[in-house]
Amino acid sequence: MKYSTSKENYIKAIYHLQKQSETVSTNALAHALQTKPASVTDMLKKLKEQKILQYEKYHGVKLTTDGKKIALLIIRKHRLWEYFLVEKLQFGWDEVHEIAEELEHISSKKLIDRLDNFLGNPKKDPHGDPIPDANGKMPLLQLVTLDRVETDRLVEIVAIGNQTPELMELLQRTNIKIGSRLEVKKKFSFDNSLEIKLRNAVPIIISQFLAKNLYVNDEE
Amino acid sequence: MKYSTSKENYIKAIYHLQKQSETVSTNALAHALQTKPASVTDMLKKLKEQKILQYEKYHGVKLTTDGKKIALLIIRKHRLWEYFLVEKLQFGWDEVHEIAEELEHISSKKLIDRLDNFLGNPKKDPHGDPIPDANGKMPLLQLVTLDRVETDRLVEIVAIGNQTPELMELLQRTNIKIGSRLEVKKKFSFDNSLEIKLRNAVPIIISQFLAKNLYVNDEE
DNA sequence: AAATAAATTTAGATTTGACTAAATTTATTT
DNA sequence: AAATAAATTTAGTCAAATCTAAATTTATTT
Repeated sequence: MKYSTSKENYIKAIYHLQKQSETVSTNALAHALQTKPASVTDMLKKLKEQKILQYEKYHGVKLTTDGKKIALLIIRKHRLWEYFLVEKLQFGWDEVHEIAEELEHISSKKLIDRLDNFLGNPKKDPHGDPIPDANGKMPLLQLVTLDRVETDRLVEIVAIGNQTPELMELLQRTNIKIGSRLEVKKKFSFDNSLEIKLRNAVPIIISQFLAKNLYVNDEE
Repeated sequence: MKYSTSKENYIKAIYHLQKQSETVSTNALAHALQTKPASVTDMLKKLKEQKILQYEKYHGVKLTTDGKKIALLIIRKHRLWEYFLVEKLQFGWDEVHEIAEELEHISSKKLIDRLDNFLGNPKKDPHGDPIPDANGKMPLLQLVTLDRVETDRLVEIVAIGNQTPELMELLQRTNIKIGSRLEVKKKFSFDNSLEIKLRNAVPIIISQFLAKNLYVNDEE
């Protein structure tokens, strides 16, 4: 089955919002899609017809199993194209999103599977996000503590070891949370502390002890 | 300026039809675009507004200079993507057209220029058609006589040397004309005759003398 | 040069996706 | 628990691109 670009964008947006909250509100969707709540309501009715999502008036939506599968295949396309743009066409990882937003709607499955192969079946896109396989399954990325990450690699905090209030206090102060994207800029051999830089923030220095409690997804 | 996929398809179709006849009829366009004449009339009015074409009711259309430029940039995208699909993703040259029909509408100019570079600035697509450069200029392909073409290369007859009635008679019989696409399947060293195969036809054998009078576009 | 045929355009609908404004439902206060 | 606020839906429009059927223009015959 083929879906319009607009429908695909709704499906993808719902998928991403469901990671925050089990069910997604009309308003949240309208905001994510840069459209109006009334338009969202209209579209949800159509997508419900097609059994892509469960929708009860006034009570938000969630994707069905079918819907999730569709979302994952769109995300697969998006991330493979991003990988292509960065690795083969020398784009910066911060300039590929918009182009991939267009490319992700190209329909040929054969194309995307061959692209995957051509790229060497990468497991992560340039932003560090996992790339679903041809069946829509997310690969399990290996967890690594931040102190073992190479410099200048973009990684995402996916877990925090040892949830003590003391650690939480420090995370609060440094503004590090699950989902934060950051790069290790420098490693100081004197005390093994690290200079890291979060998106839109000035670089900060953290101890090796803190870094050992921060898990990121990284390969090799 | 950006145009809808539908408008781009009209522009491209008009460009191709103009190679046959200076001005293009509503019916011919409707046929090429698999749509109805009434729909074509509607669209032509809109494209005229945008100064992409000259259109006089009941008297057909032709592209303006601007329109031709747009057409050439779409064709550039189409052919570069086809080249990518065949050379990098191992598609056959006969299965890439439809996918390229979608890819040609991706808007980023930077993307297409980098793709061009990545591919080594090819001058011809897998069907032997010339690829316009970033400014929309067609490269001048070198003319070569058919007897010098390597086997299994798809080439197009672009000129006929020596227009005698005798040659014409033979061309008629063998169904070779300007625009014909063919591949040289085998060269017989005994008399230097060639086995060639035109699209949708059984292979035939032609003399070296005939081959020397058929010019095709080929590189290297 | 009138009559017929073919091509083209107009008029009026339809579909998709979006919008505004008004109405309704749910959530939050007092 | 009534009153207010916030979220959501409904109703009625709109634009893009298409369609069918009818009207008009151009081309071709006789």
